Amino acid sequence: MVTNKNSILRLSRYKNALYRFKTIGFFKIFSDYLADAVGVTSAQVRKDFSLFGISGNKRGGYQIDALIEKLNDILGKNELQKVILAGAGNLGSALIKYKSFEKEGIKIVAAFDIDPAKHNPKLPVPVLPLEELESFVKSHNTKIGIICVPDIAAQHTLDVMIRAGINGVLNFAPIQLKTAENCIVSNVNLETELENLIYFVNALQKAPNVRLTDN
Amino acid sequence: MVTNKNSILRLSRYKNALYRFKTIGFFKIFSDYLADAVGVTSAQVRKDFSLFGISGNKRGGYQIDALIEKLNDILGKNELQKVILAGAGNLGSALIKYKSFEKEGIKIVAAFDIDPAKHNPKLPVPVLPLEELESFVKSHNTKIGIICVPDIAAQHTLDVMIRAGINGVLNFAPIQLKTAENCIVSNVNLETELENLIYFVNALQKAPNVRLTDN
DNA sequence: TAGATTGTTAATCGATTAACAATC
DNA sequence: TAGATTGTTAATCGATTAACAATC
Repeated sequence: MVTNKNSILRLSRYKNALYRFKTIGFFKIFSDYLADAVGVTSAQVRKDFSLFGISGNKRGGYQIDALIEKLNDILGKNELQKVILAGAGNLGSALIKYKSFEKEGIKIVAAFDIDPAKHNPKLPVPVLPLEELESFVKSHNTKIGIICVPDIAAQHTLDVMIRAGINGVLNFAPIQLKTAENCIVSNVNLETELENLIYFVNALQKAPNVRLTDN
Repeated sequence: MVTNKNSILRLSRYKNALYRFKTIGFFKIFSDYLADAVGVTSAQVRKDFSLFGISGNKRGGYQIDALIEKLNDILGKNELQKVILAGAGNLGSALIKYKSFEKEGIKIVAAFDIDPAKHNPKLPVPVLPLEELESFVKSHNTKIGIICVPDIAAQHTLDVMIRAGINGVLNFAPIQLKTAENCIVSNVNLETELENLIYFVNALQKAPNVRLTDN
């Protein structure tokens, strides 16, 4: 199987764009239009599709419904994805309440924190002691975790998750974590994203001929 | 000037790692160690540095303090960065309260929303009507904006920001926005990140020999 | 049929890495 | 000095794009 992180990211974007096309009444779509909507070339779209064995009609483009179905299947969106979260601080709490996850079939089923003041098992998404993470994950058979704890606690939190049997982690702490064979760590860092943006804005103003490649 | 998005992202990571090395008492560092801390090769570190004219000592490695100073300078972190935000929903509100920005010299100075119920000019970070965005940006001379509005409102919000003179936008809406010459849009999409992670976890379990390239 | 679009191959482009001369 | 590390060049690797034959 081909594993190119970028191509999977693009599949998600295609899917989102297709829903929008559907909303405005389209049934079929050409690689050209989809490419435009997502900001890539049409060759890229066709290449991505062929990578995953998705095919269209030589002259009629792609059926939107069938395409969405296929993409959702590839992306594992045809079943509800249960996720746990560690670190019920500012960002963590926001993610718990974040509506768009639900819409995408992703549900945060429990949060964990070391601070007893934050514990509350009665909330819709219960906030529990970190010590209970392992037993929760085992009894609820969850595979995905989100880390929203401070820098310094991130590695320990990951270790706890790995021991519990988590196989994929979205890490918001700005630190490179050491993971295990059977656990993938994906990093999101908002400060870094902003830093990055600021750099390019400054660069653009100093040298207006500078061009960017990706988003 | 060289503009490789990845290399700038790595500069941020190097900087973060260097602060940690400093905390534990290091004064000098070799490209090797730094590479390990960030999860890249030492050649990558040296290459990145040489791209930005950063040099070390042929046998003594790099002075941490001088290196941090240089990186901060490149990343524009030696002055406070003022940022505005549109969309004071769940995620927007969390970002407003997000402590790590402040720590990184990034300050959200005002938020804008179309919902009058959310308006409150007296908060530490005032929430104002979207119509006031333009005059605010002009009088406060801000260049960076964050978009946390729903999908459907994102393009209009960007247009308002561009008209106001914003040059860089961090967009959380899962949609490809059409921007102008003088405004860079950088996308962060949490649903997509999770989708992606879920895909790779599933792929890993189906075919345990699958390997990932980047984080 | 003629025209347009897919699917795929080959060419291009860019980023990462290996390797090593320079040198502290 | 001998040994180790930088800085840079050239080689490699991988991803994107151009181009076009197949075909609806």
